[in-house]
Amino acid sequence: MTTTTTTSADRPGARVLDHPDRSAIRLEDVLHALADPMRLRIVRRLAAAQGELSCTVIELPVSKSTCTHHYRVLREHGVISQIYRGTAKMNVLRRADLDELFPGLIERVLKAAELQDERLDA
Amino acid sequence: MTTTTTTSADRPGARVLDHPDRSAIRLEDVLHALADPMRLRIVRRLAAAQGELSCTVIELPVSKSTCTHHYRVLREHGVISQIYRGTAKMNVLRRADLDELFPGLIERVLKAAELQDERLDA
DNA sequence: GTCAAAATACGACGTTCCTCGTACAATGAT
DNA sequence: ATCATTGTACGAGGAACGTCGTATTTTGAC
Repeated sequence: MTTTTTTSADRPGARVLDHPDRSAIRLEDVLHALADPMRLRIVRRLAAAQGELSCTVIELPVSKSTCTHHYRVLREHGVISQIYRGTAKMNVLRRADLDELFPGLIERVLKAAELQDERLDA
Repeated sequence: MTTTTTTSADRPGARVLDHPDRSAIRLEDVLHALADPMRLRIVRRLAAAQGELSCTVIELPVSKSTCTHHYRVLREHGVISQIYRGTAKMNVLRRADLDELFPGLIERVLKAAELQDERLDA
């Protein structure tokens, strides 16, 4: 197998993840990213944490592969940024970028989600 | 044919359209509805009009059937309300309901769309 | 009654989406 | 080295989505 070869090869910049530039973030994509219940949940947790959170600490009722998928959608659409920290992968909401592009949007979405929670299960 | 029969049959309440109650409107559905370029365009036009607009006056680069589809999605997800006015169908943004459920959300989305337009094609 | 305008219904097509399981890779600790 | 932890890759299945064209319905005007 090429197993060990691959492992040592990517030492210098090891495991880099692609993030869209701020200028490449599109409103439709952000809305789409936020429109999924699992992803909205992730974003809410990240917003509440006001910092980085690993994938594992955000518990979701879906499989590991599905989690990976949702985090990737969020990252590729510019909603979060991800970096590897040891064996874990940390996630951060791209709050500054989003606020600059779409002032107040994230804040309103988060508030709306809260209000809906109160309205429905409270 | 049963043509004439059908026609005369529905005179009293003729052609009623189903709209979700305000309490049935879900954030995820609204975000999903707004995430499509055609639908976002419709919503922006309706917001700018501050009143009702027929389907025809909002020009979209898609077929008639596709238009019908998008208007239906917006209506079924609680974003717009529709009524028949003669041979036309009028559309109105459900601004009051949306503002009550999700304060400031629509406003921020509209503003975000504007800013993005300036940023991209200006 | 006929006609044109506006919109729907229906079926279809290809794409994207959300989900999963299994196998694999990368890292840090032992 | 071995191992446990964490996340990825790679299909794959099934549902939902966006689009279309054609036939049809509804309505108002002639």
